[in-house]
Amino acid sequence: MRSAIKRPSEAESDLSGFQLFKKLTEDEFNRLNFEKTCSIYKKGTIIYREGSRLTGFFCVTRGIIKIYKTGIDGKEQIIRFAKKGEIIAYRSLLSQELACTTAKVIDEAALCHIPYQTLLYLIQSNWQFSHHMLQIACRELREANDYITDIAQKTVRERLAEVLLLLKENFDLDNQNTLQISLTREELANMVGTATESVIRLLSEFKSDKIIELQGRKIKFLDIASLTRVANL
Amino acid sequence: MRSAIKRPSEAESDLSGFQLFKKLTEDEFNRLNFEKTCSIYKKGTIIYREGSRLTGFFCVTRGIIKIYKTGIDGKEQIIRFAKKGEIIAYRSLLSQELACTTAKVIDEAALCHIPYQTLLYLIQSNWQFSHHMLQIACRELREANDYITDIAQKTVRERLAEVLLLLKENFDLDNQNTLQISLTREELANMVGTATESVIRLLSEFKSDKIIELQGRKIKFLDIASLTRVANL
DNA sequence: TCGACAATATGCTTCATAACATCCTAATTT
DNA sequence: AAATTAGGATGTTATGAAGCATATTGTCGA
Repeated sequence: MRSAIKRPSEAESDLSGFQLFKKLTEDEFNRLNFEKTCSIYKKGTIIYREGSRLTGFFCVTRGIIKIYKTGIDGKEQIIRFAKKGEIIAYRSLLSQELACTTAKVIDEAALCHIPYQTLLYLIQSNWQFSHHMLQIACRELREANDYITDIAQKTVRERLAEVLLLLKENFDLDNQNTLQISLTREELANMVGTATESVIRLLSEFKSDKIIELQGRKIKFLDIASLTRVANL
Repeated sequence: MRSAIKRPSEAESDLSGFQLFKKLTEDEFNRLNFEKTCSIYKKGTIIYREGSRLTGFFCVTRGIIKIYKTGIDGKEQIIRFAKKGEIIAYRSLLSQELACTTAKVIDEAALCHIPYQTLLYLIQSNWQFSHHMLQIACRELREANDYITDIAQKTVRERLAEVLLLLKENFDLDNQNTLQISLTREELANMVGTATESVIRLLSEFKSDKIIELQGRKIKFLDIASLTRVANL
């Protein structure tokens, strides 16, 4: 299930950049470092699977993780992507439920595993940590609510445009305005909640409308303003 | 914006039944009681509005509150209903954002307002309170994720069946299996994310399939098994 | 380098559901 | 009781998007 291939670098094991841990005392931070386990996971690796019991949460120090749920007849619904500086698996851990999502590496990643006991210790010993954790959960909750409204009320076209803009916000562009995350059409469809063919068609339309440019999986933004208009934002 | 009409009863001001406050010390609980403000809100009252700044969160001790977001051209998307024992408005408060939903009374309600300062005090002074709060947020987050998957992948028919089952779970039935919450067809549509006409049609179908019985807004369950099958659960 | 498989692209058909237009019914007001 | 209004019901039509078939391109391993 997990497959570490090589040792993570110093930087990839360093959690001091995480906002979440900023308010820890030296002792608390040392204990965190002592009890964490960092590993490299190659593309395609499943970090945890829907229905499994989790032993801790993970901090992403490199790479991209796809978090998704499996719906009707195996069709996956992408909930979010996690990148450097974000945490995953904390939801199921805190609510003491089995994992309700699967996490899969889509860009070789470095993760630090923090055991449940350590999490509980931090919650007990440092209220600012709990407070920060609450803020993370509540922000994610807002995003989820926004998404529900969008998906329930917008057309596939609007949602796809919005998803592209969202990706642009979260995974910045190179100097040529090209998106630095490589997703298949199917993955885009699984974010938008539509069929792969529909995504392909709409992307072609956006392309002939000069809103984007396509080269394989690379998506280059030509006209953000139009895209925003299409997204109905 | 707020309109208290009469004084709440003893029972309606009592927060000792809330799981969330179970682990408070006597002092903490006393301070909570001292700083809370309980009122009665009549049907139709807006508790808080999308975009407003909140001064605290609310505990529901009686009645039903509809939490919804306003989407494209004013169409409302119902996020959830809150009833006795639940809390509302805590999300925006904790993440320090403006309210992203509106809360409206649909069954005369009694609410206790807990100021932000009190919330912060409890988070700082009692880690078990924070922990419990985290669990509430994380559970709601799972529900939101489940809902996203459903709405993205299921048909309107399946979603409506599922919503009916969900209502059955959350608002128990009378001795004749009739749902004890009265919603308009439009409100059902706003939960499911569809048009009012579609809900009307599908409810009629369920009725002629002997799955439910309808009398105005009263919905009586005849065949839960079939409904579950329709919902594709 | 070739074969094989996965991903992408595109046309055509089908179907679920939204949108529109009435009409009906029950509750509320005057 | 007449008048008004909100909610509910139903038929008709329009359309967005899914599903299927098929072609093309791209990618990886032997």
